Amino acid sequence: MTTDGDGRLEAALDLLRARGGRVTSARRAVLSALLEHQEHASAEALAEVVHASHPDVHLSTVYRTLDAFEQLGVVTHVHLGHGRAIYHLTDEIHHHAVCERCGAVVQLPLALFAQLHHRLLDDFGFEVDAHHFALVGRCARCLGGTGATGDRPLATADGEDRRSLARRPASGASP
Amino acid sequence: MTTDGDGRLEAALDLLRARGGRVTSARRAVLSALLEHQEHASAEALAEVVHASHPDVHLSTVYRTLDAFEQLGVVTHVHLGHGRAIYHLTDEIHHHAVCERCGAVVQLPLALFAQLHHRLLDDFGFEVDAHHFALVGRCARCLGGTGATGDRPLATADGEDRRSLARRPASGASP
DNA sequence: CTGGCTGCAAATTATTTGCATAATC
DNA sequence: GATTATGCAAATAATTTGCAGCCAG
Repeated sequence: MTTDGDGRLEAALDLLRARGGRVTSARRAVLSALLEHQEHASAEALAEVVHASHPDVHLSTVYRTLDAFEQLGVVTHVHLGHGRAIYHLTDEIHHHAVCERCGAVVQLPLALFAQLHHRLLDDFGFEVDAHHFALVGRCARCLGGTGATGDRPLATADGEDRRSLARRPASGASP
Repeated sequence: MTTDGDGRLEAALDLLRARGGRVTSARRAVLSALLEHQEHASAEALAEVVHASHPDVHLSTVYRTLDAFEQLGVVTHVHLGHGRAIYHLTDEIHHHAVCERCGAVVQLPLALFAQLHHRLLDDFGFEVDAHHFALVGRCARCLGGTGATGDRPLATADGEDRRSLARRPASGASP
């Protein structure tokens, strides 16, 4: 079977229309770019994809479109680092752990957070939507290679995120 | 006993000096402001405190100073929302949960995250420094009042963070 | 038609940086 | 007296917004 991307696209557009919004080629293109995009997509990255077929869709329109779909609950954005936000479809929610050394992004199933979720709710009355921000740390690879299951080629960041978390290594190190 | 703030201040300054840095009144003032500041302090908030006694310490100096101490491991910064970062001393590390409705910030002991920490390490080889980003959700108060321990006056945000997470309620609501 | 989109440019916000001068070690 | 810090202003970076025209419904 082909991906059900088309179905999801149409469903989102229908919802948009149902709420009084208008389906434009720009919006269709942005949503489509989001569906295609396997990696974590920043607004700018999406704009680039969109530009391939629709060169004059402005970046601000991409932001506005993402915002519109976010209002509809179709899209969510997450902060992986100090820089840009990344966007994905709401039905693909998961946690993110970003390696502060190499920038690799690891996707984590929500299930891992179940216990934390409960304890926060019970002990603090706080209900987390925990996916909004990424966790920061060191990935298996950067920890030294002897990590437990650390031989998979962990998801790599776009290469754009790489600098987000890395501050300058040391202050007065070089001669 | 009085707070050991003075001791901590001197210790940090000593470390700075030991690393070839210079102890200036600006740096002393910033660090001091950080020690005084009970609440979560943004660079701008710290600058304001500093300005009380040193009116011409520039905001950029505050940033540079915070950065310098961060290199020394004395200071850490955390992101509570979409906006500014907040700074605190490394020895006061804890997690933050921010209510996306009222902006309240709840401090959480690191212990809560122990299990998650282990599972991430075991299953994904990922070692979290999880405090870098806040968790987002709803505080007891905003959940409806019937929350478990939800009768304490949860820590309130500065009032500056309040807008950080709240996007516009709806798109086409107003005439 | 008509109000919701869009492109564009300009505004914001948070933070960083180049440079000449001032202060510390 | 040699560096390191500072103030200032100007540069970034990511995102937002005002406005006049365009387009879907």
